[in-house]
Amino acid sequence: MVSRPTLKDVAKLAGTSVMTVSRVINGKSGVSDATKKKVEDAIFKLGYSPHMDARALRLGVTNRIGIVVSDIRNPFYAELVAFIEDLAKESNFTIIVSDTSRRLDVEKKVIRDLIHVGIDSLIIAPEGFEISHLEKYSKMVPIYSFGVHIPNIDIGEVWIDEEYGGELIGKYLKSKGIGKVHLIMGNPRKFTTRGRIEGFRKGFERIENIDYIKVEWANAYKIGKEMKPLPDAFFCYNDLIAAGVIKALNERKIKVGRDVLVIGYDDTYLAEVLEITTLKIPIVPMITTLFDLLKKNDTKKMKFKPELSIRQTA
Amino acid sequence: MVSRPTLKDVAKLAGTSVMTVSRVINGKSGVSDATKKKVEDAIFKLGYSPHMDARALRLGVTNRIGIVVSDIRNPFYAELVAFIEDLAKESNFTIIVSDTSRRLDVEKKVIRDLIHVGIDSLIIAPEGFEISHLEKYSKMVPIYSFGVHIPNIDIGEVWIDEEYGGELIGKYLKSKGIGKVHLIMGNPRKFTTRGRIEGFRKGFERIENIDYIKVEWANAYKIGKEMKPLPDAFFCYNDLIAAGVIKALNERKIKVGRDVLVIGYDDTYLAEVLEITTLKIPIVPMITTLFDLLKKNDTKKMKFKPELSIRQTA
DNA sequence: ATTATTTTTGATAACGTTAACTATAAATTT
DNA sequence: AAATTTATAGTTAACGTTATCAAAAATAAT
Repeated sequence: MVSRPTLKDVAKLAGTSVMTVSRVINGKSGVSDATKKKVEDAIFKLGYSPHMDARALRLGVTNRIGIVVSDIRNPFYAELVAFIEDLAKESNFTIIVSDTSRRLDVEKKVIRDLIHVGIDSLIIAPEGFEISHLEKYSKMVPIYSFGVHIPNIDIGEVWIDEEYGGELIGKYLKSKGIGKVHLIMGNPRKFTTRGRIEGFRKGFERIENIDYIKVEWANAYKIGKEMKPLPDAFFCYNDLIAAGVIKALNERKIKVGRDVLVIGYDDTYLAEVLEITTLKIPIVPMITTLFDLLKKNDTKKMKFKPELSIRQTA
Repeated sequence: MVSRPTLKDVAKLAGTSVMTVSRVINGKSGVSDATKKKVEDAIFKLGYSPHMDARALRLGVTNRIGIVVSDIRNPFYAELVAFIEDLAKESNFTIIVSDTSRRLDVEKKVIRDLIHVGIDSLIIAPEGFEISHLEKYSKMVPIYSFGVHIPNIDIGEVWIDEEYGGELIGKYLKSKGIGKVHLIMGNPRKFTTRGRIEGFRKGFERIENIDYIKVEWANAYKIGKEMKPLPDAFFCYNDLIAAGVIKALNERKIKVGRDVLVIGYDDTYLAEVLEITTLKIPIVPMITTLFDLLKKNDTKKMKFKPELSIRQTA
């Protein structure tokens, strides 16, 4: 392995002190054009780049951002991570992604680990039914929350009016004259789950039945496979869940979109491919906003509204 | 923000020198049980954890692994990243993921950036039609390649016998008495693309037509939507591409699996959900093996064989 | 009890960087 | 031309670790 050059090597080649090189690297004033040129040539010739760990140690700034999501296999989070990575690249941040497998205990652990590794800020899409650890950790590193509203705590966030989302869906199904709707939701303690259900109740004016499942498509598939009698419509926690139900219904030769309606949530590419009627989350403006908050060290809380994205399944 | 305790703080509280604390932290011998106890208590009380950047500076070891994939939105790579993350956690590595958007120039850039940030090793699923940069960078950091065979270069790797994969599919379609097959492939310069085509030619004994596209489902959708007359079967570069074609065919009321067959590649959850006949890549043993190579600093090259995963679409 | 050996502990320097200060040279003012 | 200001360059110390060496304390051997 080739070992990398240091400031010292550059300084020696340029015939200056390390401090002068440091100034050039960081674009500080107080260096004559002539020496600046010499230094730049030396930097180029040696292919020097600053040692980030040394800089982090000296400055107490890591230029790293931690990202915590519940399941990167879910296309919604894959999208989220990919987009944050783009923004991070532009601003010369390195991102460290951690997956919690939808487990609160893992969420706590990975945040702790990220803080130990060293990050300047943390972006998290929290499980969000217990948040005391977020309050605690926000005293050690600035936290930015995606998708979950955490009131009264000094955390910047972009969140979704889930109740409004549920209501949109409820109203839509009601307007179609649907009789029985079955809800397949995630963890009942989650704010998002509760918001969606509450909103749906408001929009549809009643609720027949709710299944709470571990958010994996196979679990939804099982429900769709076994349920008898079938409802007139399914309202699913997200597109992945909807996909599982749709698969099951297809296999049962039930015509989705006509005999039984299915509605998802998130509007991922899965919904496009499968023509799922779903709720569009404005993920791009949300992340852009969140990243701005992060860069400005701002703890504002911004609410976003989802909108219905009507396709074939409902 | 609360500032974190250092060795010095622990040492002062425990009434020892920093060196003694360091020894305890690192489980080195030469500390009596009594002082060890005192130090451990102090560590616990202060909630001390080592400053990784300082350690990295001192030891020249970062405990970070870079991961480079072409598109994390592709469920295959999401799976890959998620799995590597699990392994990394177990071995106390931090991973830094970079996405290249399937662009070779970006691939080069992100590798360079990762090396500058500082990593102990790099795992990459390379674009793989030009590899000179891999040879160059492998002199600066140990590189481990996933999915692409890079002969004669000292890089550990796990790769797929793509030719065998293509052949499996070709033979299978031939055995079904299929007449015309249309291939929808990725970049024609990629080793993987070429291997799959070559193998297919061998197995099917001829090739009618190949489209080379940018690997996004919408592009495949467009082909499926517009193509006339239709072939008897599609062989798609991956499951995402297959999904695009299937969507188009569905909209054209063409019965996939009966009127037209569709075969994918990778065996992601998409293939499960959509019941796509596809080629199963043994991703788990592959990554496990690659990670072992990495930990042992071994540059072996291991070949894996895919197998056909037959479902509804063919 | 003295010496030799081993075990435990501590002081120092270094990893690569930059803030703060100091020194020198150049430019400006008188 | 001397005094003053400004621009440029360099020296030192520190960020939090750990390897190396040295010292002190405990144990064993004579």
